[in-house]
This record gives sequence, structure tokens and C-alpha cells, in this order.
Amino acid sequence: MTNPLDSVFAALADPTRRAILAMLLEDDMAVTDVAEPFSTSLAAISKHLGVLADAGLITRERRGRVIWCRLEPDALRAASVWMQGFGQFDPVDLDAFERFLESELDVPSDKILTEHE
Amino acid sequence: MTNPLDSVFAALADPTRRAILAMLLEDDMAVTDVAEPFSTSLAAISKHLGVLADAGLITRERRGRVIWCRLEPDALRAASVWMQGFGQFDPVDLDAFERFLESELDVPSDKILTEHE
DNA sequence: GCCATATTCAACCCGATGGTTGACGATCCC
DNA sequence: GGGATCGTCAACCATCGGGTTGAATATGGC
Repeated sequence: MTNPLDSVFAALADPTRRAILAMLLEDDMAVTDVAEPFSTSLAAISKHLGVLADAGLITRERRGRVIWCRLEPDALRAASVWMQGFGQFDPVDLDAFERFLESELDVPSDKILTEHE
Repeated sequence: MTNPLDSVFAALADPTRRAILAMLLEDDMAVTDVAEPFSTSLAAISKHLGVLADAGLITRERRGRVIWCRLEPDALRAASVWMQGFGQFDPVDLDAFERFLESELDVPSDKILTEHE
């Protein structure tokens, strides 16, 4: 009924959620740690994580008291293929990707991408 | 402070709008012709076209009575780069793209496509 | 058992979104 | 000018989305 692309694109439409995905690109994180950089409440972040999980973009696993969030990049594949069909864009360009992450967060990207600075 | 990715992804989150983009991939179209396959009102389609135009995904140009809609695939570039940064997906795979277009357009034909005639 | 920590749930507020209908402006053609 | 076609606008309605706060649940440590 509902196309999975609907929920994936809708999840990506929010800058907080894109920032969360960028953080998880580096490593799995606990919910509390995910929420830490944001000025919104923990409950709001928990909702965002629920949206991301419903879209298949992350999974959450409880270990003890802590719930760990893991990026599931495969969920982006369908959406990526869809978009590439329109533009024949260049293949993966991680430099451009980092620039976008930086422009999105208004914080240095080394907060998010620690490697290859 | 609004990131252009916000509006692009939000525009792509609606299946009607994705279908419109897919139609425009073939050729420029008049608003009335864009609306024809859908069961919703012309005003609703006009709103969708406004959302797509605000996101930069299409442009509209009046020629006489008719307003022609043109796809602007470059607006997808930033979003595509963003997504590719996550998955290192395969480069453009047009076969997969066509399959996705089919799954979007053919399957829900009883919902998207008009029922009269 | 008790308390602190980690996370979600429930109820609410408010602005955005997608849909409708009917009126309106613009344009072409006669 | 008159009439038909093209498209948007305005007002309205219902639903969704993101935010809040406070209570509830789950777990670990003492």
C-alpha cells in the first residue's frame, strides 16, 4: 500500500534526522548520546529515531539499560537508485558529501566524520 | 536556515509528486496533461507542481494559455550526493531505475490512475 | 527492596500539508 | 465582445508532524 520510498524520503526531509544519520555513520550510538548535541528534548529525539526505524534507516537494539542505534544504509538503496535515474550524477563523491554534512550542521564536520581529515 | 535538502526530500516523499517527475522525465508537459492520469482535482495537482517548483525540481513557463512544466534534474544532485555518501551504492543502474518506476506507477494504478473510462 | 539511569508513552499544542469546491484571471478563437 | 479552455487562488476541512511536559516502564547497582 504505502510505498517504502514515501517513508524513506519523508524521514530524510527533516534536518535533525539527517544529522542523526550522519552521526550514526561514524558508529553505533545510544539514544541519550544521539540526543546530546541537540537542543530538543530526549522525547523528541526518540520520536525521530522511531521515524528513522520505521523507514528502515536504522535499527535499535536494547543491551541492558541502553538502546543502541545502528545505521542501516541499505534502506537508502532504493531511494538512491530512484534519484540517480533522473540525473546520471557523478558516482560517489565523499568530498562533496562532507561539504554537505558541514553545511547542514553548522558545526565542523569533524564532529561527525573523524577520519581522513 | 532552511536547507534546500529539506524541501527536495519533502517534495520526493509524496508518490503523486514522484509520479509527476517520472512523467516529466520523458518530456515537458502542460499542467492539464500532467493532471490527466490522476484522480485528484486539477487544483491539487497544481499545488503539487508548486511544491516541486519551490524545491527547484521543475520549472514552469507559460506559453499562451498553456503552462509547460519542465524537469530540472540538477536539483536532485545535492540530495543524490548526500545519499550516496551513506551507502557507496552502485553507480547509475538504469535497469533498476526502470523497475522502480514500474513498481511505483503500475502497481498502484487502481489508486493513482483515474478510474473513468 | 530501593534508587538512579535510560527510554518510551500519552496527552496536548500548533503549524504544515493534501484534499475539496467555487470563483477568478488569462488567453485563444470566432 | 462572447464563449470556451487553462490554470491559479481563496477558503475551508481533516490529518499529520514535530515540539513540549509529565508519567510510566525497564534495567542496573547498591
